[in-house]
Amino acid sequence: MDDSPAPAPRSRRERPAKPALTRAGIVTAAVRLMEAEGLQRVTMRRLAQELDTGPASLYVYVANTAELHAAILEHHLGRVDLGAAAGTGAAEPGTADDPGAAACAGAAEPGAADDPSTADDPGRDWRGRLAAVLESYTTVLLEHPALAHSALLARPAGPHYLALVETLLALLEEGGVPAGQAAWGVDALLQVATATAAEHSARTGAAAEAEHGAMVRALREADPSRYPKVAATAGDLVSGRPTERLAWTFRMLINGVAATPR
Amino acid sequence: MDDSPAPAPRSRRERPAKPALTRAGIVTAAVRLMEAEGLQRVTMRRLAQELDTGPASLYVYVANTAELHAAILEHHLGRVDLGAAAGTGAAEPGTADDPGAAACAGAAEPGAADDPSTADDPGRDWRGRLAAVLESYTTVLLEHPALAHSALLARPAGPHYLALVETLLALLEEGGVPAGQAAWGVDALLQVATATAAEHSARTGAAAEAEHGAMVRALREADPSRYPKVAATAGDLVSGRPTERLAWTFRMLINGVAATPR
DNA sequence: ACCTGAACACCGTTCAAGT
DNA sequence: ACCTGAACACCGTTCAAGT
Repeated sequence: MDDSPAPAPRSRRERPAKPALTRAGIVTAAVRLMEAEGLQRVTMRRLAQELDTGPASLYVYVANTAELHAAILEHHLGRVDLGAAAGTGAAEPGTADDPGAAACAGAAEPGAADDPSTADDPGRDWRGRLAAVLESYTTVLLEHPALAHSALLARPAGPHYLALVETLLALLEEGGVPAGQAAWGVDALLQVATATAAEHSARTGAAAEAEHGAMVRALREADPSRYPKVAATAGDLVSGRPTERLAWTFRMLINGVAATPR
Repeated sequence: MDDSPAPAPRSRRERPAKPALTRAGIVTAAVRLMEAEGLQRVTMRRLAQELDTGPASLYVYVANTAELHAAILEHHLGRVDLGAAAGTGAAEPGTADDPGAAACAGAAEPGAADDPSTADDPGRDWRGRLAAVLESYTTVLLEHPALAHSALLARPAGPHYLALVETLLALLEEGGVPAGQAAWGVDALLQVATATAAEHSARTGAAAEAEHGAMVRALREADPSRYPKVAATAGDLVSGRPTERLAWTFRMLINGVAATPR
């Protein structure tokens, strides 16, 4: 055992010395690979190639592809702005990695004060702060919609996920929502946020754009004699900027959770 | 053109005479294949094999795999019980294809009348009937959770989908919900129902069972000093029979939609 | 005892070449 | 003009065999 020759007697190689395989190292490499080439390229084979080994070796540390993707998601969950729960935070100015990210969530043009949840003072009431956390979560997922897609299937259970749930529960408690419905409500809130982001994973590429256009047309041109209400409402069904719709949806969910006893 | 020799001069073959390839024929074969082997087997290659041709031939009629899956979903949407919207319907006794299906949605044991949305008289108020339609939709998707998964990415735009949207809009209008929020609400209602069913697509197989167990354990055993509310609420977070949780979620959404103006 | 090469059994999609 | 064989460029996962 201890008389084996040094862990790896290689010294001349192009790669900066292959590090020992560990679960953490695999996940780090996976995160980096995703950042570089997208989740669709984070396959067991491609990742193994990146780590200078064969795919079979990864199965010693990762059970399957779904678990690998869940680990990547848990990593990204660390970027959710939980500070928004206290009315501070907003964008943690220290991280200049991705300056566009935070702006994407709630930043309507100033003056559009018809939306209290993302208005000038987001820290005012618990509802606004709850919406802000959910918007941050959605923003993180929207940077990698394919990841949101996996999140619907294999929910993470790591510390970042627990911290997010903890924060949401605290805000609902602050709002006086009974614990029973708060617990079920957190599930629904995260599900809608996740599903919304996941829906965007297919909305990339020209083909998807065309398909989406076809759906909008199907609604707008619905036969008014067979689908009168669809025809009458078509404008509303597809109306609104995505951030507006999402803000309304979060407000709607919060209202529902607060008002629906078990 | 019309002097070409009969469309297909083959006569001796094992197969009952290969029918001409059409989009409708392809979708029908896809539905049948899915019923027999599951959506994961409905690939362009496997389907082509079933139709006694090469995969390239399918691309004449179907743009890609996503569109094929959307077509299968639209087909199944024909089984959603829209009669529940009028307080009739419940299970269309003529179709004996899948007797367990209808029972799965709302059928708690009789006597559990604490849930008005699935109680003895589901046709009483518009909320109950709206929940009944959503439960029927969810039931259809739960028969093929993988299909629900595709539905999140490529929403169908066929007549069955339009009829479903039409029914939901009509019920919200009956409930006096303003058209604007009804339109956005229908989106959210279908999204939650779809996502709920989709979540079950990974919940099959022993590995997924173990993974789910790991998440439940992570919640129950969450460090009370770092995640006090998670630890205190863990029981509620994972409690409840799925149908109970879903019924509550639909009630919650309906309350939210009705109470949240745009 | 630990790790992995090589294989098994597949994929989606394209396009040059055939009928 | 229409259709498709064959190829391109990949997959996840397993397990016998090596070190």
